[in-house]
Amino acid sequence: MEKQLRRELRFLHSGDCPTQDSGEPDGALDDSGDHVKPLIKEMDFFPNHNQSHDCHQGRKIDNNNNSPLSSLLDSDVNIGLNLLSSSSGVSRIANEEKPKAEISHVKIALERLNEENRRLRCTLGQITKSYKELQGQLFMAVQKLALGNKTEKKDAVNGTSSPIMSVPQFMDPRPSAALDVNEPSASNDRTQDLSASPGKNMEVVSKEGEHQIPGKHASVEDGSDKTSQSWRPTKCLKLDHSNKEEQVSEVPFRKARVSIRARSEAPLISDGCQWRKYGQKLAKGNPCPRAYYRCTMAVGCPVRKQVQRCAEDKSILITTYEGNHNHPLPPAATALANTTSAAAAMLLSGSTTSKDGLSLPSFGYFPSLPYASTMAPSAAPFPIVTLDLTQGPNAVPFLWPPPSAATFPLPVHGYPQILGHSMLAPPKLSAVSAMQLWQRPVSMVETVTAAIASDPNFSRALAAAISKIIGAPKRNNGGNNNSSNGVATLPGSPQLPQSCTTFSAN
DNA sequence: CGAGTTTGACCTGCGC
DNA sequence: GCGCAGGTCAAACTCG
Ligand SMILES: [Zn+2]
Repeated sequence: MEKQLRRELRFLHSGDCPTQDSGEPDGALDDSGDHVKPLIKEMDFFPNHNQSHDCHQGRKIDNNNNSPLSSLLDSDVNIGLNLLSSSSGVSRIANEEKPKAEISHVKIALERLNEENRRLRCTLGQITKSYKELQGQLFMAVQKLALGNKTEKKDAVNGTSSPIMSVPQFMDPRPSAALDVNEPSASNDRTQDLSASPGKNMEVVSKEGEHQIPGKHASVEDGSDKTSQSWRPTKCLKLDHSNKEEQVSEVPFRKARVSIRARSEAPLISDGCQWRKYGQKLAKGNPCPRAYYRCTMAVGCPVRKQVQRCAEDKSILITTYEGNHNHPLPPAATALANTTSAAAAMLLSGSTTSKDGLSLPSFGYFPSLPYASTMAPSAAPFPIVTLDLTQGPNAVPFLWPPPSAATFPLPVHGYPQILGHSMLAPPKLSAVSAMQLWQRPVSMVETVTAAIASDPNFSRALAAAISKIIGAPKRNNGGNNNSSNGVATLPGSPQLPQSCTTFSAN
């Protein structure tokens, strides 16, 4: 609890200036410095953590070398170091040759410089912080626009068609509070759709969240988020047999998942959330057990994830997320969630549901994505969007995902420069264009479709965004490997690249 | 002592 | 109806 609070605080101040004084026992939280544990227990989706620390030590950060901010930081730090070293030399000389008054003079000047250094860092941190806040607001506004536009269009085209699955519904990176703000159009739309069917639906029409059937889990989410409800134990689902049609249309919505495949020796990926393991199972056809986690960042958060190693390549970690958080997410987690949501949007934005299950026009919509395939309801009752981060730009993707999932082959290290500051000088399809695509309030469906169809590099841009998050395996900071302590090592220095992720992916 | 993990039991859906 | 597999529960256990 206390630890969590500390993480949270640290996270919240991630944009602030790192405490300059080296006396702070920060090593407890980020021991990335001296002792690197041989065993990586958790893969870090947010390599930025190290940046702050590296900044502390004046080390260069390759990814950010081109960034004005980071270069500022770097020079900042370096200046400090130079001053320190030179000043010490000066003082040594002064000890021998100059009067002590001059020494104190130099020291005062040095202190002044340090003070200024500190102040600049603070300023930079604050700027970054507000920048990120603005970014978040922009993102929400954009998504709201896109959502509204999409539902509107679908309404016009389909009339009384079954509910459209939207990304924020099936995996929303935002807290449900934020979702509520943006949701009305979607939920209203949904309600209208359902209301259009015969009156027997009235009972279940009211709201999707009101599938809170009294049962084992009902109490957990009572009073908490309702719109964020995205997964429901099948037992609860089963209780509602009053309307089969409705149930069918609900299934894909509830069960939609986003799966991330990434190479990692670590048993966990750090995605900014805290997870508690609640089960482990040996899945058939895979010698590696599958672990089940649920989000513990807030009481009753319905988000779960499954972690499993790939049977073919055990260095590949498959993390499958399911559900919506009902609490504020750290930007770190939001970045990942946003990115996955973006991929999900690509797949799902054109999807419709039928009584046979979900049918995804993937082939038609994603001609350039050989791994986007039609959902086979018999194979999996829910759509799975797979972000494959294991493949290099030229790698031949192996036949991993079953034909029931859509895969976006994403290179992890394809564009390390994007990791840094893709928005400034991106190669090929830039994150900027990706961002513009997402920002365009026209039709997200068409935008995304067009982008993918016309430029296969779109997925690379997405990959770049994610790879920014994934980055290098995290240095484990001690025992606690159960909860993802990515937050604990969040950067104390600006996180522009991370913010870019959020931006470009949505 | 509390929080998190482990692990066997249990529940449910689905195919035969 | 039966068996299998995925998913979840919860008591026991571990750890800090
Ligand atoms: Zn959560």
